Amino acid sequence: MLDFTKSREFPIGAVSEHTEVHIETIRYYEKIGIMPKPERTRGGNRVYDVEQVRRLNFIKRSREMGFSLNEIRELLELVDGGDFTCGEVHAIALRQIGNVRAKVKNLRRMERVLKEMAAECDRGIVPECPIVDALSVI
Amino acid sequence: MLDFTKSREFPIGAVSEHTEVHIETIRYYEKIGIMPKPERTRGGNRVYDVEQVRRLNFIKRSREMGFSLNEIRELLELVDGGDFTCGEVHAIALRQIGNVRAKVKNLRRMERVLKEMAAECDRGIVPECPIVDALSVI
DNA sequence: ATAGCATCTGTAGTAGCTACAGATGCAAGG
DNA sequence: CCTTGCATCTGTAGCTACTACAGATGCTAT
Repeated sequence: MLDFTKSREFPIGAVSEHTEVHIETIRYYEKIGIMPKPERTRGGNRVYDVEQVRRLNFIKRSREMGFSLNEIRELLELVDGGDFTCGEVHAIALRQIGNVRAKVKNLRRMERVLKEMAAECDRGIVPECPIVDALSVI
Repeated sequence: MLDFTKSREFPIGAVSEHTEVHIETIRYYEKIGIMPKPERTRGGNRVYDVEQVRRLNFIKRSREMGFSLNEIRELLELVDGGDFTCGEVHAIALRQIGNVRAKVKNLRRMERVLKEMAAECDRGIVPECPIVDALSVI
């Protein structure tokens, strides 16, 4: 992991390990403009500072919370602008909770249907299968 | 909807309406080989029969159950071969129930974290926000 | 015959990465 | 100083599962 007492600048590989975001993904985030263009060594290698690592963490955690990159872009624009209020962010979080709930509901329904189909199955060795039939009904 | 008493052959638009699968998607399924190449009119328009509509339904329902196209391809190969057993299909359904459960678990965790973050928020008008902070921690 | 919707092929775009190829950078050991 | 060898570079193509065109035909009803 990164040791901020020893250095304040890190190559992409160290940042990748620390944040558990692939190197290619970090470069991709830079390309689509949600990560800033970092400093470079004379040779052209990227060098990241603490603030940029923090930002990458924000992106990663937000992805883990199910936000799309566009949603994250909006969040970051709010934060970058500096004129955001906690209330605005709170509203976005609430909306996301709603999205997550909807997905859970849908998955639960899928689970129920799959279970019902599986329960009707006698697991025989014959090719007739209530699951296949259920899925084929016109 | 399709009236099977009046005709046994249907153009792509009617099939699309009946199954609620977009025309482009039907052609895409044909292209990737999970739908067979249908008959054509002399002019070149696709004509589907009842069996093909049934197959498309199978694909659509399976997608709704969260199967990937590759998983559906495997299911269809099993069914096409004719030598599948209900036990095999049952096992695949069980595996899918496991997948769905895992997703639900993950989403529930996301929901919990989002709620915890949101709860710590006082919705003030200041730019300091516990949500942003929580997501940024290195 | 013609109007006008349906369908055709083929290509390019979407999200969010991932996986190369082929060329350099850079740090440590001899 | 030089070499070895891993790290990094750019750029492009691939993945899933579609969706959205453009421009050309087919088909049907009047």
